[in-house]
Amino acid sequence: MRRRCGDEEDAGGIVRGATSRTSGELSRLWRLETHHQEALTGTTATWGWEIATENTDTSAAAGGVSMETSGGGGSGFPFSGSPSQQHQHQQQAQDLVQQQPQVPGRRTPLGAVGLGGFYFSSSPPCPPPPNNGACPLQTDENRPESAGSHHQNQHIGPRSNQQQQRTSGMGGGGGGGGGSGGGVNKSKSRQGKLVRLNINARERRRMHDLNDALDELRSVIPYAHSPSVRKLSKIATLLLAKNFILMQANALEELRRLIAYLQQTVAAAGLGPAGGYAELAAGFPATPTATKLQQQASSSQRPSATPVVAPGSANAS
DNA sequence: TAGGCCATCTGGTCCT
DNA sequence: AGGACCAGATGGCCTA
Repeated sequence: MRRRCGDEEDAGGIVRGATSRTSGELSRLWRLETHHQEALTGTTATWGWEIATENTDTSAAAGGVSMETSGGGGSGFPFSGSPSQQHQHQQQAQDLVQQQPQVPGRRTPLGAVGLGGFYFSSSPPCPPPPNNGACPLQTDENRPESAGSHHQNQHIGPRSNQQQQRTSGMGGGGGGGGGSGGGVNKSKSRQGKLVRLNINARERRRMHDLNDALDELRSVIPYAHSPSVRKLSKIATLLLAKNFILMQANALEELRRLIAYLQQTVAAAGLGPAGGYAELAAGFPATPTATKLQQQASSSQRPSATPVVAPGSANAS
């Protein structure tokens, strides 16, 4: 729950969960970076919160997932933590990976930059303001005056004074040098102020969109989404997402190797025509991903022998 | 109280 | 010229 319309209160505050993170979280995350490099260069991909394997309290365990895929003779996902934690983490990861991301509407048409996206189509995030809209969404660029009033309401206390000083000081170097001019200069400075407010509103909205994207990313990252678990920080979200991608890539590669191995085995035994990826995959335990792939293959009406693999995996056979 | 994280403002730079 | 993007500065909130 992030403030959108109610920014007037607690302008700099953030929403936090109940549990806390250790002060050395970033250092652990950077150690995860080392794991990532190993995953890139070697056959082992490690991802997740290292906190989960270091701490034993429930909050820390729930705060993350740590798993690794074995590229060699690995079966499944061996874990580095204790057996109970391993099971718990594995279950959490599998459950959370299977969750479908709830993608809310975005205020910015990201399609303009080739990323897709759409506007809110139903209820707007802020009710229409009666007179001078206090909501930045309604006022940002279109009504800078309203944004100005919002700005003044938003910053109460020493910060507003400080920012006023900063603004005036910068104005001295810029257009405010001759502040004692006539009405023309006054209107000019006023217009410049409105322009600055517009810029501020745009920047604020841009950062909100960025945070929305981070929230969406958090929603698809398999970590414990629980009210008792503090929200992932931005850097943690990015690092965890990178870990997750690496893990998925390794798992996919492992699956391809397994399919190739089974294909060779079947061909060598003369049990049937080789090359039937889908037929081989039919013997695999039904996973959501496999089911989805099979559904896609069947819906596209391709021959059953068509390999159901990701693009760019022509060397799998 | 220090440190971490965050929101916001701001000026600069680049692009269309 | 206007907008997007970026980084620095600043202050608030929270936790250890």
